[in-house]
Amino acid sequence: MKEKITGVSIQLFEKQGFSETSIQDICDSLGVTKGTFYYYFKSKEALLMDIHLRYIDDILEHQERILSDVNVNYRTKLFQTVNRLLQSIEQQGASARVFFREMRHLSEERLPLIIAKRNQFRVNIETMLRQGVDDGEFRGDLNVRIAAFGLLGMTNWSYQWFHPHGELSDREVAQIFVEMLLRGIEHVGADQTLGGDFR
Amino acid sequence: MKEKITGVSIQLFEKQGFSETSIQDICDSLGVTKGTFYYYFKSKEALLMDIHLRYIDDILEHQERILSDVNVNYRTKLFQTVNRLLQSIEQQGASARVFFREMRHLSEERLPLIIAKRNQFRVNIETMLRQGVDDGEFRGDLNVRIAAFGLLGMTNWSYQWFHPHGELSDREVAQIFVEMLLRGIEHVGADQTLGGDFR
Amino acid sequence: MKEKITGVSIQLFEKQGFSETSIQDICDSLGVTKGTFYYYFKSKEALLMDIHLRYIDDILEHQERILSDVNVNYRTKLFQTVNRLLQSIEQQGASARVFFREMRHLSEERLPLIIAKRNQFRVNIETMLRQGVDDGEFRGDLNVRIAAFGLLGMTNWSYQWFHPHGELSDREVAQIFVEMLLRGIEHVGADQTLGGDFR
Amino acid sequence: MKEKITGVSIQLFEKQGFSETSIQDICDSLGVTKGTFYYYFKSKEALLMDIHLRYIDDILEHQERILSDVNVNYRTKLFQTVNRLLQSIEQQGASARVFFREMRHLSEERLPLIIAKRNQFRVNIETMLRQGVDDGEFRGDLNVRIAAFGLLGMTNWSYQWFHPHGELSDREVAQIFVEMLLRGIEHVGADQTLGGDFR
DNA sequence: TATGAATGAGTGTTCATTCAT
DNA sequence: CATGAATGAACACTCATTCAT
Repeated sequence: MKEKITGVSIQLFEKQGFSETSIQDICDSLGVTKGTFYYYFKSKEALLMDIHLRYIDDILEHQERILSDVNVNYRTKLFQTVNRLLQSIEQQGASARVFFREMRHLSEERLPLIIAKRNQFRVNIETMLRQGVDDGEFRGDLNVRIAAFGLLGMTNWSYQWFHPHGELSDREVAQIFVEMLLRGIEHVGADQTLGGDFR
Repeated sequence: MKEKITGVSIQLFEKQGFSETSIQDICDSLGVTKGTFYYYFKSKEALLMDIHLRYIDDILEHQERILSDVNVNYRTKLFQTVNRLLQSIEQQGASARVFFREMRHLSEERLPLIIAKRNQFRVNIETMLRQGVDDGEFRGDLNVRIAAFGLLGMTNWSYQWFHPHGELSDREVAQIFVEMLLRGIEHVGADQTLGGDFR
Repeated sequence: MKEKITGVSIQLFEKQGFSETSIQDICDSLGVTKGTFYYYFKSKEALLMDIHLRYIDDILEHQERILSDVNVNYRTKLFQTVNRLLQSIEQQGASARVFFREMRHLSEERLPLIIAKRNQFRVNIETMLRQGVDDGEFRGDLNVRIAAFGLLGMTNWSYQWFHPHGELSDREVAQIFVEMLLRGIEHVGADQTLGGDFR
Repeated sequence: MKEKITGVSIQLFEKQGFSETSIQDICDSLGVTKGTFYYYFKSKEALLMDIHLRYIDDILEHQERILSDVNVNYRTKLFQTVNRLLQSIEQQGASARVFFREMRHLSEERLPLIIAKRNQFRVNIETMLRQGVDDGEFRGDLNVRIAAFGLLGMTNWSYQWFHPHGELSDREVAQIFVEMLLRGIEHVGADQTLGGDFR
């Protein structure tokens, strides 16, 4: 039941927005009464927190897996990271949109935890970029902080325009994005042709 | 008075969100009564539309000016475009954030106009990129559509983290972004060192 | 101007009701501002009072003329009264409907005057009936009070269904009504066939 | 509770009018909060519709019973119909007045149903008159449509002046009205003395 | 587990009216 | 004569939340 509530809530929050979705809407969608809702969730905001945690924990977990894989180089890690984000937008688009749009409705007690995890995600990317620089895969003068922001911007923004069943797949968009990024952040003099390794 | 209402509304909408800001909040901030608000605006949403139009019309106008300037090359236009967007986030950050976050609260009658103008902005960037490709400044195999989305993502996303009085100025961030972008989209074989022309 | 305000107000009050018509509606219809309205009328209710007075004074005046005409018998007076009422519904239908429906919105200070005039109208009918009884035209056992109410009911109610351009004219409906009434209230033994005198 | 809300609403709507009665008035009368009201009724107008349906369904049901009774003649049916209407004004005067006065506040979606039922009531009376004509109880040249309107006007209008505890009872008024009507619509030559059957 | 009745504070909006200009 | 800015009280309605059952 808790799963079902979370599921329809994500759909409704995405379609109508958090503030515009009432507990009644959620209950109507499930054919239960409001008492039931409050049996499973302490408040509307607690439900929102749940949704946020699910999403960020999931992508953080994937990210850690990518970063700790010693068998791939940093260019590949970069691709995998971007690809994973786009994939999550394709596969759990509603969750992603709720995550990006409704964070602000979390209370002051709960928000910091989400922000911390979100920062963790960004810091992990910075770390990846810095290690890539140290390994000679990325340009030595790279401002990794700004570069990380740029990468996240390109990728996260796609939830505003990317349609799962559009002209290009998530993988194709990821490849184009990474090509754009790499030609700039790759160390000059390194092999400029994109290797086929992560295609 | 209309200006004053718009002004405080932007501040409040940014801080608390559109749905979370009541007409009463706005009126209290100004020391007027709700009747006064409704003398100047037909509805809360009409006010939001006003804010949106002001913002998008302003940046569209700047963009047109940049694009139609025949004295600068496309790399420079690119820099100017990115710089202008970041500048607008620095100088009218609240408006920008309201624009990006609250668009969804526009009614179905009003939303299409804003979306059309927003698309116009993106299409203008695509056009600029395409002409840069034709002129040999940008890579011939550039997917201008995706590139435009990427550029907009990098830039627009900055409203989430960019602080006007932070470590780097808008101009510096713009330079870093454009460098990142250019090394990828510049025609291979062209002068890879960034010209000083737009510094 | 005062005439124009009264005119459009009658139309609007009839179409939308008094409570549902705002001063703004009235002003919009005339292309003037609310200040103008309050220059000519002390309040919305004062306007309503004006409309009521115009209507009731007009029909009272006609009634007095009918009743004081010594050249016609009481059956004819009866017909003329009914006919006049139906005529007023045909010709000033909007005023009539406003009169019947919106009286309740008059204030406690103003209402008694209208009620007094309205009662006067009914009492005049009672008087006419009583004199007709005394003259032997109407049945001796007639309850003139109830009969007057019945007559007024039949006639006034027609504002709910009578359409000026319908199958029957006001005159034809009046004839049918008076025939219905007369066959009952005429003195038994009097000539039962309707005389052509008031056709 | 729904009954209680309906009950006090009828009283308030009658005394002050629909538009002039606020939900707060209703709630104050019952010592409950507005939330409670909206738990039972979707809107103020839905409550009004409820009141209308109760009233018209009740009198329609009584009418059908009168019309389908094969043991009484049409003159008696006529008396019973008029008597029942006056009775309903005596016993449920408030409902009756709300019904006649506030119908206009029903929405365009709901109004047609009430109008249809109201027309049904009138058509039933026309049918009764027509059958009475065919049976030779009423005059052959009777315009049943106009006669029905006249009958309804006489009777319905009484809600404007009839007071339950006045000089005459509903039954007495009904007898006077029916006598007035019958002497006109009875077939000439039929027994002119009113039978005692419905006295 | 789940219901359904009730709360109470809050929302956007309307509107008759006033008044300085 | 007429305007236009401003008021302030009221209104219908919503909604997250509680709680006895």
